[in-house]
Amino acid sequence: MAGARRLPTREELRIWREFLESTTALRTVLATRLQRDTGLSMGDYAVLLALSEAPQHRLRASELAARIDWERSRLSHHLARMERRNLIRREECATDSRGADVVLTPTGAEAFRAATYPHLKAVRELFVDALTAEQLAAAGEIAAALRAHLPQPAARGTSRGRTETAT
Amino acid sequence: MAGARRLPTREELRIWREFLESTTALRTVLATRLQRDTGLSMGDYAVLLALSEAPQHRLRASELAARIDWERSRLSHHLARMERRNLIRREECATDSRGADVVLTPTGAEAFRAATYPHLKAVRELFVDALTAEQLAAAGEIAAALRAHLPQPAARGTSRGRTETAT
DNA sequence: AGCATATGATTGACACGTCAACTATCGGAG
DNA sequence: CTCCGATAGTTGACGTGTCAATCATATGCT
Repeated sequence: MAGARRLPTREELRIWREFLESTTALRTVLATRLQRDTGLSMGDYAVLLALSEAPQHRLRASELAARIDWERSRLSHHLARMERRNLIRREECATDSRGADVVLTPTGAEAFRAATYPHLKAVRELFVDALTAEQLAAAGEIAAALRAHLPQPAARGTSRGRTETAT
Repeated sequence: MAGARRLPTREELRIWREFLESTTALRTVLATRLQRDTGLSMGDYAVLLALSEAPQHRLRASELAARIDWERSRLSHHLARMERRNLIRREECATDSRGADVVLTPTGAEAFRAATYPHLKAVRELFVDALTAEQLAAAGEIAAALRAHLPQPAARGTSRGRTETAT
């Protein structure tokens, strides 16, 4: 196996740094703009998007965590902050008394609705419009390749690879 | 100008999400691994790298902030934490009494030295090795295009570009 | 020299993330 | 039914980031 050794070459490292810095900067600009234009953070947006798409605007906390790929603890902290701002509400789950249902409030729904357009517009301006059609396609393939190459996050319960957000 | 309107198409949005998620996940894995293997965060690594490359292992705080592209306040907080851990030291600047020189300590130098190999190895495994040669080159071009398309962060000192900061 | 303003850096408040510890319920083996 | 391990979720501690305010020194203008 030619698997072990070898470090990145100078050029590979240059590309890595450029990649790291650009994606970081892009993310930061997008987050700042979202915050400024809508008062929401990227985290808020992710949560509100998932809830908006859910039937009844309601999801079990774990299910929500799985959909946006967050640790439960992170979600718990974030929901506490969002609940204070009245964007979501937590209710006891009918079928499992350990569980919590997360419910979108009217305030939250409206905040998300109002954020959609400016956010997507920013995505177009800062990401889509920055790239040629070929580059955009390549970006998709690169992202998929990177993700596929990541170590498995160790499956839960049933030891399958990634059960993905199931059902 | 066909400049204004239009939101991303479904496909553009799909690519954006894939891109965002993959780069986020990659960054997280890399950070976790660095922390686990060397006890350093990505921020620590960036600071130590910059200081290691500086003459005398010493930089003015502002200069350091500029090199790693951090806000001064962020740097100040981070340096406070690193100073507690004895990775760096702050000294008064000889030529400007407002200023601070940041100096690499022997502990910091050694920590960085020890972190280099594992970190670069992880970069190769998780980034370089995930991509074909063509994809790697494309990633570099995409990163450059994204960066070039970002709004200028308002020039400092010599007034080029946008003077922003009012009056 | 005298003063307005810019600059270098720090601080405090608060949002965000991770980790490990904890509580409580669920569900299956006996 | 009882007990035990897995599962759902929360919490506390602490590192990390941003913003706005603050402080002191430096500088340019008159």
